[in-house]
Amino acid sequence: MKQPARKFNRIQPDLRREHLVEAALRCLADQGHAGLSVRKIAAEANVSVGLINHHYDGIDRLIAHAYETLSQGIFDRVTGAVAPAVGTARDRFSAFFREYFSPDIFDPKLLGVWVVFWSLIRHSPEMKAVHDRANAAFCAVLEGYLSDLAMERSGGDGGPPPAAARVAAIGLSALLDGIWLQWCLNPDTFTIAEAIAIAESWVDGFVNGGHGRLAG
Amino acid sequence: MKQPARKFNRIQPDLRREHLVEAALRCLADQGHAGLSVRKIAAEANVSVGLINHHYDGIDRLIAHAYETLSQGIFDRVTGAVAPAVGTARDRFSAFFREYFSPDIFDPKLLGVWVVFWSLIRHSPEMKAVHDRANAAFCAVLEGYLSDLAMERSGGDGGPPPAAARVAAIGLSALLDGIWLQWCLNPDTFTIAEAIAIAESWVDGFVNGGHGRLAG
DNA sequence: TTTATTATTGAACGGATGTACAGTAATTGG
DNA sequence: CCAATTACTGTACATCCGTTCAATAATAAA
Repeated sequence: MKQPARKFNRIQPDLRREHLVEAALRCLADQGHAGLSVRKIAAEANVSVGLINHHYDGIDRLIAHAYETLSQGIFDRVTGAVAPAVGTARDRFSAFFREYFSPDIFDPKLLGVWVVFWSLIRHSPEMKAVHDRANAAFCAVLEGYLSDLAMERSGGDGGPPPAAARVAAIGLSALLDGIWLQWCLNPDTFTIAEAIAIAESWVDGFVNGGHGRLAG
Repeated sequence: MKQPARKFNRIQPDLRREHLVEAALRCLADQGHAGLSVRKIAAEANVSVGLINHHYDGIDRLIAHAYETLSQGIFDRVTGAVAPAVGTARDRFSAFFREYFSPDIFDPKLLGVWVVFWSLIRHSPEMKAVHDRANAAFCAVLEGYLSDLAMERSGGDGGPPPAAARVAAIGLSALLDGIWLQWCLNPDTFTIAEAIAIAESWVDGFVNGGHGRLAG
């Protein structure tokens, strides 16, 4: 027979915060906005209600921390799959898409978490700050990929002006977000293969100079 | 001096429901998820708390009705701006974009409402049904526009196969959603003019056959 | 005018929420 | 080994939530 679990399970604050963040993400994934509750998160993490207010100034702070953590994790994962100097710039896009359109990302539960975060941005400066940072970083990466692609194609002699790469990156970012959103809201309307085709096709259009209008 | 407002203000059920929907949308626009409350909506509509449960089986039904109403309104407005047989098919896209990228649509408050709706889809079959219907209708319209465009360009002799139009419509729909989402979450990263350029550029790419990969 | 119907009110109820706080125990430093 | 620190528990409190329901009043029907 096992002895009763210890009531006071003391661990390092950093580790505890990590556990709380994971519990919060699980609650949001399972229950959406209804999972955004001190009591539910505490139960999920097997701790008492009061502990959250000991480690965070309030539940809003915990949620912001969870947003930051998840956001960073996805960024690292997706960009980490693209080796910087291997293959052509065009190949790097395919590698990027292969990671982006994976079951871990294209998961209705993940979007469920994200949508709750989005709903909090407009009324929480803290959440907005996390979003702005993550979004800027993501667009910057895409802009780098696109610049490489333009350079590679033109051989360095007068590729598209830098302004085009910035707007193009915003366009691609929006396209990827939109595909992710629509597929997760209803996975039955199109397949992942079709989603990849849409993204690859957009890059083809960029390579073929079809986006010249963006230079203006 | 004005006499005190009558306590019992009786109106037709249809009109009352309309008022309740409008009040609900105002609450969501102003307070996000926090505005999703019987008491706040009732106060906004200047009625008692109990009235909502008299006209709807529960607040979820009211929200679903609000989703349906807003969704239909936007659809009518955006598609209504495109006269069917005037100008070229390419011109029709520009007319469509002019309406879509208008301040009434590109309004952070409107996205704030929408994001709450999205967050409810996964746990409410009713909300999901509204979304699926609206989304299918929107994609069908875009597919029609794209078919016209392909027809116009090829003169009717062997334009892109129908399958391409379907996937292309999904891609354009995702692009428009993504631009809307990103701009509303942070209107400072790019301008509406740039947003229009991105959309127009996508259509240019479609016209120039840059999306051949989508034929599957 | 009388009756039936129903839109509307507002109080009541049980339950869930976030935060505050006094008490408890595990760790750390001397 | 003792003291100080702090991670942790669990109750208490005030507030909000959605729904129910008897009472009320405005309209429609007869």
